[in-house]
Amino acid sequence: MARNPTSDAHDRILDAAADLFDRYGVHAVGMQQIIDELGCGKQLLYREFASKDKLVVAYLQRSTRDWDRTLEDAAKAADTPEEQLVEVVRAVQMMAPGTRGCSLRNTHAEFPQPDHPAHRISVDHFRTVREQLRELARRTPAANPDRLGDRIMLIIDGLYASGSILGAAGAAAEAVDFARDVIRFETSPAVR
Amino acid sequence: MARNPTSDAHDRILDAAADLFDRYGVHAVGMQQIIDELGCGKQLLYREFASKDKLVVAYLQRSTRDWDRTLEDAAKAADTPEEQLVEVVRAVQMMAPGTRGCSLRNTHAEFPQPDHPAHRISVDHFRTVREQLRELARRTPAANPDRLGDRIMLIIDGLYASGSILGAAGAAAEAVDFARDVIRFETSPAVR
DNA sequence: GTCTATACTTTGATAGAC
DNA sequence: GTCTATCAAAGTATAGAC
Repeated sequence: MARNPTSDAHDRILDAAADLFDRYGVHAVGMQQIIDELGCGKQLLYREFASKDKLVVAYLQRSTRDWDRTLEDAAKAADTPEEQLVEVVRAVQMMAPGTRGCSLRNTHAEFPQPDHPAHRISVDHFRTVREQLRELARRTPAANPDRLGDRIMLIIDGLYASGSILGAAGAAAEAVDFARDVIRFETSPAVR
Repeated sequence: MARNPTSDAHDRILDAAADLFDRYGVHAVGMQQIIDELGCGKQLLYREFASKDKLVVAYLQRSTRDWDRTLEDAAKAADTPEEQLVEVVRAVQMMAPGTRGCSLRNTHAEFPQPDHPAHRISVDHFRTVREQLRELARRTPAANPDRLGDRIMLIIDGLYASGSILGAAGAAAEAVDFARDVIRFETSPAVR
């Protein structure tokens, strides 16, 4: 199984870059730092990613794929759409605290220029997430599924924010219970 | 009332810097840009703020004061602690969409180093906010006031995040109603 | 004397050449 | 993988206007 060192260079670079970006932020990490971490040459990096912007874009695109994966896993982990929504929140609660939070949101904050590719990717991502959550909510018996989806999105956004700053002991600790209560409320006969 | 031009230089600089920081982010704004915006000299700026870090710190401290002001105004705008909590959410919902969101959170994302003064200020701020909201919630008849405070905090954090990225039409649009439902739920006899 | 304006130094980054 | 061109930004120093 002779692996081709060239073919996985792309992923190896992205792994190292993503790790550094997640830990220190995009601006704080230089291309040289990524090269040092990898022990590769500059030529290789710039052949795989022609510029730092391209690298950042690839990093964010991978983050969106990771999110989609999270969503799929949550869907598999439960049978009812209600429990699937809870699973999404649980997944975020598991990974958010102790980290720097959501890569897409942090990078969004680091690149405020609306025309910057990193900015656009994150905006597109959050529009998609909103639609995904509403779509999931539409499969529940909620009277107002769009509202339920939006409320879960607020919880998730707050969870990333609170969890990354205050850690696991912060306001995010009980987010899953919160989500469960919200779903119960929105699908209760009183509201319907 | 002969005003001393020197004495308000500090505030004028801070005004201009805060505006630029809010719009473009701290990293993206250079000291020269602030000087150009103000039409002042470098000497003056560096006499009032010995370094960019000092300026950023002053900017964040002012943001925390603005938040305290928001909280006080919300307290005055309603009689019951329940409605005061709603007013806090309403205040955030009024200002968050269309802006870049919360200065403290954005700057937190821009300075991931735990020992950076900007990082510490924002962490302290969010710890304080959490306590303030819990304190407010304790004056309601909620069975679990800390939980109510934390849930309101999640909504506010999510509101800043969602509102700044997706705008007023995003998931944040109905945050006030959400907060109201949560407060009603947490103070309802069924939960108590 | 206080502020503006500009020139300079240093640092650290991207990017490319070899 | 080292070396270098280029550029932008933080500070510093200094010269000059009111």
